[in-house]
Parts: sequence; structure tokens; C-alpha cells
Amino acid sequence: MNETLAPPAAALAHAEKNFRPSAVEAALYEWWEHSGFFKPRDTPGPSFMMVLPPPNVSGDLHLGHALSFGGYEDLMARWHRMRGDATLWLPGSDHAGIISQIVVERELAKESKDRSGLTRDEFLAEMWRWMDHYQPRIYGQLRVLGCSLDWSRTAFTMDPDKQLAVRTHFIRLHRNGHLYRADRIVHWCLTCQTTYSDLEAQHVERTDTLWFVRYPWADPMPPGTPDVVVATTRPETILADVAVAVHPEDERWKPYIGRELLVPVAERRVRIVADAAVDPAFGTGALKVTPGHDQTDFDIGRRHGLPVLTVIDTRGRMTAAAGPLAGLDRDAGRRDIVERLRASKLLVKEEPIVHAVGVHDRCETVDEPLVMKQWWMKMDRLAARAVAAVRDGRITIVPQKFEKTYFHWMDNIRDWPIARQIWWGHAIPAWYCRDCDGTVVPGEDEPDPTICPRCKSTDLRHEPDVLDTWFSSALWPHSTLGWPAKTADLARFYPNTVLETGYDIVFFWVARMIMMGLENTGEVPFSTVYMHGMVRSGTEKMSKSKGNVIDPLVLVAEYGADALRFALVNGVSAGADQQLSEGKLTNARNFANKLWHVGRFVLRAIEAHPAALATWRIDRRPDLGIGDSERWILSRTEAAVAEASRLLEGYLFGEYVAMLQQFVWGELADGYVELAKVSLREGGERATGAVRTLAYSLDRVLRLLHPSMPFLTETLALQLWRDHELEQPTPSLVVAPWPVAGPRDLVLEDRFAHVLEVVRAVRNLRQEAGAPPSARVRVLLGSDGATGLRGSESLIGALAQAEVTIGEADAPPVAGSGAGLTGTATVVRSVEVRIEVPRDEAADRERLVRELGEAREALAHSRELLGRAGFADKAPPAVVAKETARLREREERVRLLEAETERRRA
RNA sequence: GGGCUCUUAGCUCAGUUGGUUAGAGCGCAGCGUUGACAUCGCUGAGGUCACUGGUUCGAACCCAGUAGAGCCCA
Repeated sequence: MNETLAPPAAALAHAEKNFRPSAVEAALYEWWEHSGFFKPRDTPGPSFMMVLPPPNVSGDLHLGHALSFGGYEDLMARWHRMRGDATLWLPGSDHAGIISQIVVERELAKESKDRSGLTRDEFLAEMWRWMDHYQPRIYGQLRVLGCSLDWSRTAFTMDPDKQLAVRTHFIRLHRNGHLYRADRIVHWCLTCQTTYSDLEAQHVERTDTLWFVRYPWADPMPPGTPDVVVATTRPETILADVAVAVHPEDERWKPYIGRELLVPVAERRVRIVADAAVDPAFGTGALKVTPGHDQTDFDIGRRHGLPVLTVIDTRGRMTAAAGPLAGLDRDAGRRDIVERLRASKLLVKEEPIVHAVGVHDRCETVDEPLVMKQWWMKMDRLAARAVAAVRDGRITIVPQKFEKTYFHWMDNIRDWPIARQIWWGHAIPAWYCRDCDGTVVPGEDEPDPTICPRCKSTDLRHEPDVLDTWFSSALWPHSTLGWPAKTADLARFYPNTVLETGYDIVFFWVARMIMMGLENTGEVPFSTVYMHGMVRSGTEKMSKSKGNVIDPLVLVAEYGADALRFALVNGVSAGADQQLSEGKLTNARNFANKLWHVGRFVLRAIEAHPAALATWRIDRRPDLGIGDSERWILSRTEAAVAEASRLLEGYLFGEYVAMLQQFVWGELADGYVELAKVSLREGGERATGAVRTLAYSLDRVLRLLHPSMPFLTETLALQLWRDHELEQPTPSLVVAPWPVAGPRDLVLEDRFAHVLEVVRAVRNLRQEAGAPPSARVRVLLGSDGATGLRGSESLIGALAQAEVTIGEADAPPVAGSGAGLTGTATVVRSVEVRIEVPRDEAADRERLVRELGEAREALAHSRELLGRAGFADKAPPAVVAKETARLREREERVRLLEAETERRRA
């Protein structure tokens, strides 16, 4: 930490009437970063480690990133740092194979370049050139959001050491029998020219045509034999049919299992097979089996030992095996075969069908399932261990409901195709011998092989495919710390503490990190997973293709980073989707400004009473020489400290933020600041106490809010602390100690709540009577309950602009106050509040009758509850005592209201 | 088809161990600007917590079912 750096003058000098984020944000961030505040402290003790979910290097940050990084992760990082944990929040970015390659190819097209015109090495050089362009942009955006990342440890998934990690990981997985290479059906993207996994396949509803095609019997059949009619949406694949399947229990077809049919157009004999995967209710209950072009059919084919025929190639053209259709593209092939079927009278009927079609989530091209030799990861053993880690509590998922999603997917997990037929990505450490057809995977410390260990041939071919991006990001919690090397960081920060991310990548990323973390290190990668919801625009998820994305940087410019961060988290519960509205952002900005004005008030109070802090330290809680108002806000401040810590520990970030807004605005600003004005006016010891209380409360609040609103709080803290010493000196709020809750005075808090209720009642009565706000009125508080308010008369008076007297119990309050001067009254708890204003008899009576009605209803409620059989026996004593006290108060309130009403009648 | 979740004020949403007269922001109504603040203050109106039944002394909260909405996986 370099403590010689002075805080930025821009923040110290910022004194505008309204807080202007753009005046301080950049300067503060630069100061924080260059002072080394974001690096983990070296002192021993608990650590907090979290990786930044690496954003795709080829795209700008969107609002979801702002929520994730600026909303939750920085909040956690800053809070833990202030708590004194050695905090490491590790930044990085993801090479994002397919999507980056698409983006860069698009950029190259602008320069009239084309991947096919470049060698692989030349193209990769272009990719790196673009990475150098995109990366700083992303990292700059993270700084704008205020993210307190340790930039000295920045990681990129394609860094040389990450490539070593991936290679080592592959080799070990292979050695341990988790990898295999086999012909399997895969999702193939005709646009991207690569395979993709089930997770990258999205299903979209579409209206297509369902064709019903008759498959003639291959042999003469007895009269009465039904026609076999097959329903299909892909007639062009008929040419690759190798069987027709029926459900084994389907009575219609049971007698014909094993008989043979002729595939239309191809004229090939195929057998009827029985398979439970067939849905007897779909179409006629007879399914064409095309293992070369359909996942379900592929599985059926394997169960029955059927061959695989392929009639469509990787470019979507009909192959030579398609006979008369060869050379057509798949759509033309479809039209062509439909015509042929129609001509040969085998097309029975066609009807529209709405069904789900698989598309590639990166480009929305319709899936073309193909059979290819691929590298696969066996998931069963890996998944079982990952499930156990959550079941036995080594990993906690917040909110817990996502455990179910996780278990459900893990229990039904399928093998993962890990290779992608693109150029940008991690090389697969596998070689194939052209002579003996063997596969060579070197040992983890061995160089790339040059000789086939089996036949000694030197004619080896390196696997041209690269690994799926998620294969490398699955290693992120340990690869960023140096694994497979045994580094000090790995020892200190692994397992990570928290993994924060959106629930939409629980399978893509979280589940795989858990599996791979356990596999590579024997330990879970992190102990807690916190999942946030999606930021939606209306009910829709924001996406570039829908054109409804909002640029967070535009919002930062408009509202400030603090307000954006605050708005994104305020009142949102874990895992819940939200709509970010302009209203929420405005509210957050207004709140920031509110705190700014409280800060200004405190700073001016300090200026006006320089002696108050001359021998005092701001972060020391005042105790002697202070009034009840001060004791009250101090007690409430301690409550906020305790509550903030509790909520943060429980990952209740939305409530934490909302609670502080309530406290700062509702109690500190609207409550105590008004009370402090009274104390300050009194001068002397009271004023000194008020200044110290203001300073202390502000100091606490700035610390509590710093995790969510770093720029504003730091600006105020620098100004508050300037020229003053702290008990625990700190150069910045970033590394200032998190407050520890002090003692509270609950009796006083309750009395103050009562005082504020009376104030509200007086204000209400005044307003109802039409008394001008500037006019002082006389107020009389009567009945037994009012004795508890003795000593607070001047306080109530100051807040309600009134002369307050506490009267004798049950004395007719306005008697003797002068001819014509009667009052208007109400009852708060068990205190009669009477205000001396020209009254409106009718309105008064109407209100009293209404209040009496409400009071009687509440009383009846209490009586019913306490009179209920079993309540006194079974409810906890504390609840019974509370209800009893409430009953007393309600009885008294009804009595007083009745008396007042009676008086009016007279 | 399988699984998960939601339904609370006009709108957007909180409400973690079941215990007041169910809260917030925005919006709405009325009043109010020379001293922290109009990016504001004060006051108020507004909800049978989707519906039905059950458990319980007590249910927005737990259980079952119904209706509607959504998400994920196939």
C-alpha cells in the first residue's frame, strides 16, 4: 500500500449544492487503485476470495454485468475488506470462443478480410490484435462502475499459464478415464460450422408442416393389413431411414414387429422395431428411425444395432447417399422429396404443426444434428461428487431454491461434447497417428509428441479442434490462482469464498466449476454460491437481438455509478428477476443527494462549532453532555449498524440497502437533523454534543453505505475526516474498519417513537384546522399516558411548531383557556392531544367518531385474541405480555375518545 | 412430457425462523420554499396478501387442491 498518495483534490473540494458524481468518480477510482487499496492485505487472518465472472472479451458490459459486478460483487468485496478480511476480488475476461470468432470475423469483413483467405496462424494473430483492443475497454468499464478489483492479478482465459492449466486438466481427465472420443450425434451449426452442447441449444416454437407418409410393405401382406403411415417434419431425412419403430405395447402394431417396409424413394427394406421411446399418441404411433439425423433416433439405433446413414453434410447439402436428391441444399431437398412422394401417392396428408425447434443460441441457426467423431467428457462420476458437495453442505447455494435446479440437472446429466470446430480457443492435446490410427495424449509434463508410441510412426496429426470455452472457465477459481503450480495464492485463496453470478449459467458454469474444482484440487471451488436474477426490460430478458439492451455506462453518466449500483440492488431479493425503472434510478439518485445534503449540514455544523471536535475524535461515540435527541439517534445508529451487519451476513443485500435508505432518510435526515437544530440553537454543551453526534452518526452511515455507494461516501468521508483525527486512522473509507454495533437504549427509542407520533398528530391536527405552518399553536397533552412525555415538551414544540403543556390527568384540557378558544383533539396511544385552534365542530366530530370506531375495532381485536381459548397457555409469555400491554393501551384510547366525544355532545 | 417458481396498494416490488392495525419506492390528493435539501418538506388516501380447504391459540408465511402467469429441462 502506497500511503504517500494524497486523496484527490476533486473530491476534497467538491462542494456543489447537489452531488455531481462525474466530478469525483474518475479521480477517486484512480486514487484507490494506485494507492493499492484493492490488493489483499498481507496480515494474517481470515481471507475473502471471489473471482469476477469473466465477461466475454468481445462485448461491452451490459446491465446484467452492472448488477453482478457493481451491484453485488463489489458490495461483498468492499464489505469484507472493511471487516478486515484479506480480500481478493480477481478480475479477468473470457476468450469466448465461438462468439468472439464471430465478432472478429465481422470486424475483419469491414476491412474486406475473410477467414478463409488467411492461414490459421494469421487468423489467430488477427484475433489477438482484436483482444488487445477489446480488453482495455471492458476493464475500463469495470472501473467506471467502481469495482474494487485487484488489477495486479488480472487473468485472461487464453493467458499462457491458463493454457497450461487447460492442457494439464485435459491430460489428467483423459488419464483418469473421464474423456473418450467416439462417433455420436451432435448439434451442428451450419452457420458457425461447429458442434455445440445441449446447453447451447435453445428451443423456439415454430409452425411447420407435418407430412404423413405411407411406407409400403416390403412383402405381400394378408388382406386387412393396415397401412403404415409415418409422420415427419423432415421428409428429406427419409432417405436416411434405417427402421420404423413402434411402441412395444402398441396393440395396433404388435403383430407386425419384425416385418419389413420399403423406405419411400430410397426403396430400401427396413424392419419394424419395438422401442419404448416411441410415443404411441404421436401421429400414427409409427416413428421413422433416422439415426444419422436425430438424437432420439440415434439412441434407438444404438439399442437395436442399426446402421447410421447420413444424407446431409456439414454445409447443409444433400450427400451422395441421398441418391436422387444429391447436391441439393436441405430445403430444396425437402421440396423435391415431397413432390416425389406426392407423385408416387405415398404422401397421405399434410397439416400444420406447432413444435419446438432447436437453434444455436449464438446465431439462432436451426440445429442440424449430425453424427461425428468427437471428444466427450463422461459426466456421471464427476457429477456425483459435485452433487455430494452441495448435499453435505460443503457448498451453500443462495437462494436455496436453486439447489433443486442444480440437483435435477446433475441427476440427469448427459455427456459433454467438449470440442469445437473453430480456431479461436484452447488446443486439444491429442494427436492421431496416420499409420496405425492410434490416438496419442502426452503425459502432463511431456512435450508435444512427435512419434507414435505404438507404431513409432512420425506421421502424427494434431487435433485441429479447440476446446469449448466453458472447459477453461470451469477451472477459473483455481486456474486464476496459478494452478497447476502450487502457488502462494492458491494456498491462501483456494477454495474461494463466494461465487456470485446469474442463475442463467448455473449449468454452463457453476456446476462445471464444482465438478472440475473437485477433480483438480480435491476441494470445492467455493463455499457459497450467490445467484442473482435477471434484469428484464418489461417481462423480456434483455438481449442484443431484441434491441432492448440498456448501456450501464449511459446510466452511470446520467445518474452516477452509486445511484445505479444502489438502484440495482435496492429491495431485490436473491435470485429474483427485476425490472429496472427510471423511477428506481431517480429514487436512488435522490437518495444519494439526500445523503449529500445531510453531509453538508454536518460539515457546516462542525465549521460553526470548531471547538466541538477540537479535542474529540469523530469515530468516537459521544456519551457525556448529550441530550435525549442525541441518545436517541445514537441508539438508532447502533441499530442500523447491527442490522446492516446481520443482513449482509445473511446475503440479504436488497434489504440491507433498503434498510439504510429508510434509516438515513427517515430517521437521520427527517428526524435527527431537525432535532439537532434545536440542540445547536441551545449552544454550549448541548451544541457540542449535537455536533459530535452528527459527526459520529454520519461517519457510521458512510461506512455502512460504502459497499453500495463508494464514490459518494468516500467524498463525504474525506471531507468529514479532513483536519480531524480518528481513533482508528485510515487513509480511505475503502480500507476503513467496518463499524461494530454499540449499546442501544430501547426504552428511550420507544419513548422517541411516541414523541414522533405525537408530533405527527399535532401536525395533522394543525393541517386539518388550516393553521398556517408558520403559526405557533398551543398544544395540551393530557391523561396518565402523558406523564411519560414529561421533559419532551420543548422537543415536540420545536418539531411541531407549538407551545406544549402537559396537563393534569383527565382535567378538561381547555377549560379556562379563554372564551371562544376551544380545541381540537385526538388520542395517540393513551395520550390526549389537544390543539388550540379555531375549530370546525362538524369536522372534528366526524373525525372523532371515525377514530373511535377504529379504536373500538382494534380493542375488540385485542380482546378476542386474549380471550381465545389456548392463547395464554400456548403462546410464548413474551407475546402474551405484549398483547396484554396493547390491550391496556387500547382500552385507554377508547376511554379517552369516548369521553371526548361525550364532551362534544354536551 | 418432466421439474421449479410466482400471484401482496394504481405501478414496480420487499416481507428468513407463523405472533401489532401487512411495508417501501414511484404514482395520487391536500398543504408548504430565505439558511442541509424542490434531486425537497409535512400530512393523507389506497390492500378480504389469487381462490378453496386444512394444520395451529394464531397463517401473507406451513400443507393439499383449484385458477392464472412465468422460467428451466426434454
